[in-house]
Amino acid sequence: MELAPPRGTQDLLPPRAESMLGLYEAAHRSARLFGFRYLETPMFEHTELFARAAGDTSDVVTKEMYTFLDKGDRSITLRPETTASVVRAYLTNAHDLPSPFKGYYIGSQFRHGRPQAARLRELRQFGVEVIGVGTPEADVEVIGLCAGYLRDRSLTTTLLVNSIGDGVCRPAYRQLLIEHLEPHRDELCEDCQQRLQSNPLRILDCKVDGKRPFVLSAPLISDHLCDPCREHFAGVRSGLERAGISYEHDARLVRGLDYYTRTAFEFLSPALPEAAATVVGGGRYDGLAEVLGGPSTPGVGFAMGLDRVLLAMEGEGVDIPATRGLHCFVVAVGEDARAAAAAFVSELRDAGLAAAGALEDRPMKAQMKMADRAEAAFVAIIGEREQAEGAITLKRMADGIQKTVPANDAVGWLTRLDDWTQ
RNA sequence: GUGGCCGUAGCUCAAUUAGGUUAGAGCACCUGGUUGUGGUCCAGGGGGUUGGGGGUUCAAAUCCCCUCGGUCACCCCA
Repeated sequence: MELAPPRGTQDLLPPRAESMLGLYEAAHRSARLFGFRYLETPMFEHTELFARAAGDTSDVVTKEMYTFLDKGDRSITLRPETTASVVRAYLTNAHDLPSPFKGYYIGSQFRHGRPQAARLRELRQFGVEVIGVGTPEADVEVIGLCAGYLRDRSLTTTLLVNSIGDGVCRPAYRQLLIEHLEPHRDELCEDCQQRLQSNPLRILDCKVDGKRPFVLSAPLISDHLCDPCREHFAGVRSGLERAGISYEHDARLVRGLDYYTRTAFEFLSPALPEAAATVVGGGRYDGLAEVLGGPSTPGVGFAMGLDRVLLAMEGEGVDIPATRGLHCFVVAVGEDARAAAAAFVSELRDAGLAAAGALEDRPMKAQMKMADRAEAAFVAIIGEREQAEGAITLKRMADGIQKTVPANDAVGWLTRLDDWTQ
């Protein structure tokens, strides 16, 4: 029996799992602060949903999807991202949802790539989507939520922003770019020769060819936006500036997925490996609803990689909020005290205090160690002496001070911490 | 998915250079020293098919092949 988890997955255990839980809780708070509503979509969908959304040529479709046939011979895919699902769900429930709709989700995504540090096959994402408004304000709101979340985690990030045009100006720009690069086709790397057909915009940020003179001199999309796109981008930039969100305009920032239009942005962390430095990717996808067969509906959102956020926090040495340990660990000295100890544990829990005991007969020293490991603030000791006089001994672990109090008031002592020194 | 490097105890590593007795250490874990006191100290203990399979050899952790896993770069993305 293989005990290691499948390739590209990992077990999250305490205390790291609790750090992740903290990220989830903060995500809920941030999203609600901005008026986003929580939603869930299926962890798997018909393969066609992702195939249509991402376009057949994209890597995520051609080699990164977890696709299988279910018992009814339907082609099913574990979600590699959630935006397509949210838009699908929006389109099928549009009558019952407010417009615009602001939703957020937290959950696992699955991509069958070759695993590396900070790139797993199961990855946890926090994402938000604003569906039904196409204004720059919507973009700024989404970016602002994201920037605030990262700032509150004490993370240093760089925000890159670009506009990649829309169905009007991008095809024309794309043609212009191809004409510029075509004469140099033979000088391009193998990958870029492919990209010349499939996704020429990618050549601009290719690791091999990106610095070649004829690539550097290539026309940039930001100089070839149509009027509405230019106006939109200007609105996003001035909105970010008004909101005090610093960013860089990266004219070479592009998107792998076809449905993205206009605004594209990324948050990068210097604490992550360079090949996996993107903590957040997002942008506008005004073309997606139509691709899925619905009416034209604008949308904008982001997806944040929470595993990467946690790694970046660890890498930066950021203080990750400490986990809350037990309020009180109850130590039973001797077999005879176990029933009384169990009763006191219940009493504490009824009073709303996190409490636990050993669940078996162990030496007192071992029980004290358990209390330490459980990060208990207090230990309650119940043994022969205490039982003889109807008392319980309480010990504050931080300073070792202890006190024997009447058993019927022990819970009171633990809830009125001010009384401790009296 | 393509290529490079690497897999020894739960973790970090030693023994691999040039095959040679029973594969060691620190940390962690358990027990005891203190028959009623954690985080310090001391002593003891448990824990390994050397990732797995095959091959070469009198003999393999060590050499060869395959496979699985990790890691780095690429592809791509969070």
